Amino acid sequence: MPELPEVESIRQQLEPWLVGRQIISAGSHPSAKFSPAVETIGMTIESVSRRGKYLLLGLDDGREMVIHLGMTGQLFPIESPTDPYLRAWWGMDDESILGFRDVRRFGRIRVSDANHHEGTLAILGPEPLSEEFTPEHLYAALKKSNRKIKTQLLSQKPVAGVGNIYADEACFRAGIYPGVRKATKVQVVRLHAEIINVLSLALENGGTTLRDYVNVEGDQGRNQEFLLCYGRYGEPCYACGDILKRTVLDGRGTTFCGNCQKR
DNA sequence: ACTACGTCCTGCGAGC
DNA sequence: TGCTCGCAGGACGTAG
Repeated sequence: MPELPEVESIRQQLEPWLVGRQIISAGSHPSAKFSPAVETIGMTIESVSRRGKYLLLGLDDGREMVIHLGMTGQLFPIESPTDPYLRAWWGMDDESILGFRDVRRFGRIRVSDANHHEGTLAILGPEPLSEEFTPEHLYAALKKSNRKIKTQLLSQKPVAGVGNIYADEACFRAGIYPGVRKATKVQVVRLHAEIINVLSLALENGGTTLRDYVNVEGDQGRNQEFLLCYGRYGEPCYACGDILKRTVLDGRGTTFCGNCQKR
């Protein structure tokens, strides 16, 4: 599932290709999740940026195309729009074609006025790798809600871009049971640092590929080799040797160490 | 206002 | 071998 490191890796590769390109044709899957793709025909792409897990293509009419990759979304150049899992495509003025492939169709595309977003994008927390994301901010944000701490991270409100993989990784490394509803200031300081650590590491490693993730070049990430917790249930904890456990929190599979992450 | 849960999707792997 | 069934989960809609 593409989270911040994966989306940022894609953004970095899309930027030099797409900035300055004019979209001269486009097509989409009939679902309303993808059909806004065609609203960009005729527009020139002025920027390729990112907020959390959202890719933002700035258009020359003041609007932005917002792309969320969902679970299985992929963006890469294609020769022709023939792939059965292709959900949208854009033909550029240099005859290149950008394809959006998404097997499970959890992704979505919107076109809206820049700086006038809706849904989760409108209430997104700070970028975790910016100066705005401080321990004090995280502590204050988490204190506002009584939901489980992992559920809060996945809500994108305390901080943007953290999904299931990096939420499990950060909680494990911070020694916090992801189902707790209240964390001490000391715990939140550790959690803040580990969120930054796991995302930075994943970014350096070109993202995590468990199944579907590939970047624009078609390459898989390498960060799966560095995961300490996510998906390792049944295997021994690297810190204490106990067997990692699996549970479900608010519908999300969660791996944790019952010894290192006390409730 | 807040929290919890169902829904969307499809491929894959386990089990019979 | 071939089938069924449960699982994976980000964001959003709905219910309480």
